[in-house]
Amino acid sequence: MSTTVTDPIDRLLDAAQSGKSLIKNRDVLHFTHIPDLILHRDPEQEQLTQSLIPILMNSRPSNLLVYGKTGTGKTLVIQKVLSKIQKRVEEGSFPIKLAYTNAKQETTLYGLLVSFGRQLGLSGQKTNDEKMWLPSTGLSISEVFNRILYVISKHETNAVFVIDEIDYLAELIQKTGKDVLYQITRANERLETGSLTLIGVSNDLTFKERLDPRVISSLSEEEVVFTNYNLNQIKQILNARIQVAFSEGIVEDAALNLCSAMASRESGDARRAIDLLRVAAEIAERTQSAKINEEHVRKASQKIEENKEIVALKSYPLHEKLLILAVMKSSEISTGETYMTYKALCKEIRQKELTQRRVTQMLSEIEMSGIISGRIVHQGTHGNTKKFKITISPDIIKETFKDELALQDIL
DNA sequence: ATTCCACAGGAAACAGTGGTCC
DNA sequence: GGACCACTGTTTCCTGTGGAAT
Repeated sequence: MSTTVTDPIDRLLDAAQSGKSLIKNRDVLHFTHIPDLILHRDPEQEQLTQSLIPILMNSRPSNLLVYGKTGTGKTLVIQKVLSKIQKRVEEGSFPIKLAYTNAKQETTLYGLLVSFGRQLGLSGQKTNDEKMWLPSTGLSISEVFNRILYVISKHETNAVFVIDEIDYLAELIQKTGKDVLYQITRANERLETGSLTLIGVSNDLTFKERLDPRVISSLSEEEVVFTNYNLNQIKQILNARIQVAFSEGIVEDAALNLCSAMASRESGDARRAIDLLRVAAEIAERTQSAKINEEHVRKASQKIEENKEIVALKSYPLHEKLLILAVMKSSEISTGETYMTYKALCKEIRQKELTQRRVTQMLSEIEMSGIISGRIVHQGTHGNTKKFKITISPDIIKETFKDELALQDIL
């Protein structure tokens, strides 16, 4: 007896299992995979290779800065170039070690150095050689740095530190006054064997202004700038991925054009274009469509936005969530009023309220994420205040917060 | 011209946590 | 076991802002 499968989940599972899925190769639909599919970056690859060639000759290459907005392929190109160089270096003789970290994700100087140390082989557990041990906390920054130099020297490594979003590190340094970048750029003076090269990657062309002039001089020995992709280039990049990811004729021209247009409008971001295409393909697949059309792309764009909002909302601590709920209660609400409402909400759920200073700070942070918007209003004798309003649908907020136990009484 | 209000937001201090070092 | 380190989240204190009211 044959049964007709009507359940959409079963349909999707069956299609995937029988190999009839719309998407042939999912990996290609993630920007950070497949560095060979990075197009239009030959001059930058050449420039980067040129600066790093001294490694092959066993001498210290220049430190360098790489600029370019999100989705211009900076990181992929660095990975590609370094892995090619790595292959050329005879194994074991004088190895290259690439250590990558993102300064935005590593929110502390200590964390950033530990991340490098671990990639170079420093252990998280106690070892016989005490200097090869790098605990995740407890040491002074300078001791962590000493141990990193020790491991480089001991293994005679050519270490290449890639610091993505290095502008965040510059901020940290400014805040703490501990100039790790200066130490890194001058490390070679302390190393008798092995070397340390720094590649700083940044989206912000002006971040250098915040650095110590001594660091600028050694860090800007070479600079590589990745320009934004234009509409045509994005189209070609998408096309290259489409050919690998789908069977022929699956993506309609109009959909491709819209994807490229949307991404190039947002500062030539190829990552965004590929994300858009992936989500559109998933939507098309879910709706049992045989092709990917403009409508799928539009829906994908909307979905990506909504997902961003939900992730941001979920990540907030309780008091930020209370503030969002306080702002949500009126169409436009001043800082003072928000604080009063927030205090009332705290009382309702029996939480100790924070000070107004802290609340102002939190409101600015939430505003930065785009979930609320604020405008300064000058009220003369009644002083200046900031009026906040919510920028996303209250339904999304309620839906996202409904699982939070502490908030259930006030929703 | 001066005063006033309701904040914004910088700086410094503090409490607490989780670790190492000697 | 006490000194020390890094870090986060917070409080306290303070100065600056700008248009209406006086």
